[in-house]
Amino acid sequence: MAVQDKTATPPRCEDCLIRHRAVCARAEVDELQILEQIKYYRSFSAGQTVIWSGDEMDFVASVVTGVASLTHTMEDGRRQMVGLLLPSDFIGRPGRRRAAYDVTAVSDLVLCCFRKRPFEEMMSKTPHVADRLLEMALDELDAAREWMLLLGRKSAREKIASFLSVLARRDAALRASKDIMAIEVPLTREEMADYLGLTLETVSRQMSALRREGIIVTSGKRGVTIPDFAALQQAAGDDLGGDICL
Amino acid sequence: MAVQDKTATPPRCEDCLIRHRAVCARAEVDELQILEQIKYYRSFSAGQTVIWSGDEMDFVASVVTGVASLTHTMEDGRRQMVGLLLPSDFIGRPGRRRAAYDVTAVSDLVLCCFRKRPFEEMMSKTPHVADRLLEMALDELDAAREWMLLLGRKSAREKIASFLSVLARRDAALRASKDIMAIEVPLTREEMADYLGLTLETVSRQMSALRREGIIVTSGKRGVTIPDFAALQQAAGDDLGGDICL
DNA sequence: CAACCACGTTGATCAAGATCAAATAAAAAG
DNA sequence: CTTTTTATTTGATCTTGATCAACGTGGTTG
Repeated sequence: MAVQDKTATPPRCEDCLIRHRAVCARAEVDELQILEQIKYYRSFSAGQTVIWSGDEMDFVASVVTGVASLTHTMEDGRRQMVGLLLPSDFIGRPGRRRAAYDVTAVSDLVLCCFRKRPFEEMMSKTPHVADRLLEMALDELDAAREWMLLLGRKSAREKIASFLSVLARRDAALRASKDIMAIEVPLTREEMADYLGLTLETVSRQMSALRREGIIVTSGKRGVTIPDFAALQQAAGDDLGGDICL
Repeated sequence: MAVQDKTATPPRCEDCLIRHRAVCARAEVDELQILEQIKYYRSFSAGQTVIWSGDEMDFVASVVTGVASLTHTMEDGRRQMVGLLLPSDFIGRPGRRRAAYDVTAVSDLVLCCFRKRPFEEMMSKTPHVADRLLEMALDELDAAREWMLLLGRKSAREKIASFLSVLARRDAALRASKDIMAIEVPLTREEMADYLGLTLETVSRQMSALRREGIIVTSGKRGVTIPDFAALQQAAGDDLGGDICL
């Protein structure tokens, strides 16, 4: 199955789905023209590695569709996912030559890539991309720090509930219909374990426990319905809903 | 003892100790003049809270001397430190009104504060502060992600060894004399526990264990000497020395 | 269809670290 | 110099989640 790194035809930036949330969100017409010139799409199928930690990276990219993960791996095989990249999220760091993490396509994935050199030049000449990138970096930093609380202090049950809660809130933010909360978890049990600092068995057990208690309803391997969001929040251990206080 | 939030006289930016590493590192003469006008110093004694999570924040700041912590606290009292701020590190987020974490003076602390409004205006008009802030935010993000690996996957022993290793390397980077590695840990056992996602008892036990094995030598409560840095690295579980791969 | 495979669930046992409790040690206060 | 307070160490026990192992389930492939 796994199709090798095929190239798709990118749409015009104007028509792009992530135009108003990605790193290009505040780009003016002239900036957008430059981006248009240096961009190219790359597609990956689920499971493919986009880049290995330590590899030279001659591009930066935005996730257009699909989900990617950033993962740290220790020599003895222990893995910790340090980021889950959704559409509009940014990959790469201007000013850095080598990747600091493994980047993997968790689902089928389409990236909008920019050659690094011209992208950096543009950043130094016009402000809007850099501005947006700063904002996104600070958001990521907040997310990373929320995750530090989860990894350092929450129980397995709270970790699972927090994870589902984050997914559900992100989902609800996109689609205005918030009557029924039903999500598709984009990760396998093992990937959830890597994200939450658990083993896959513990993830499975806690999912079962939440199901038994009626806090979630599962359908198939990936489907999760949340009948009472407040109850899930409760189980997650954060009364504010895990939101960053703005 | 705890002196209330006294104000000290700031030196000229030119003479500032953190001039070349802080958010103002790349500021030109004209930018530095603006900063000079809107800056003021605030001092805190060890243990004082600089700002509570959720509080309105009308300033941003750089740490000039001393150590501050960023901490998440859950309603039931569980705490996770999500950042340790050393001289030149930045506090606050442009574009945000309220603090997202508790900021506490871990040692006696001097901050160089900038009123937020003029600071933000400056950022939108001249590029150098924003550029530097982006760079610093991306560095912080890397540090947060390295900490996620520590919190999610490392054993108590590895956590302690990693922490000491990070402190020692930072210290060695400043003072060129790298013959003998001796550091002063700026945190109590409880603060270390909050940083590492452990209990203070476990921190104490693992410190004792590393001492018994000769990997560290302690002097007083805070002093730690590292006779064989490679052995500490080994105990930390990262062969590369925990460095972010650039 | 049968065999296989990837993914998920569940059970039994074990170990790392948390918790509860006490004893030291060192610093601050009187 | 003694008392008080706070930080730290150490011990005994318990709990959570890891580990090892078996079994289920759905989908794909020959």
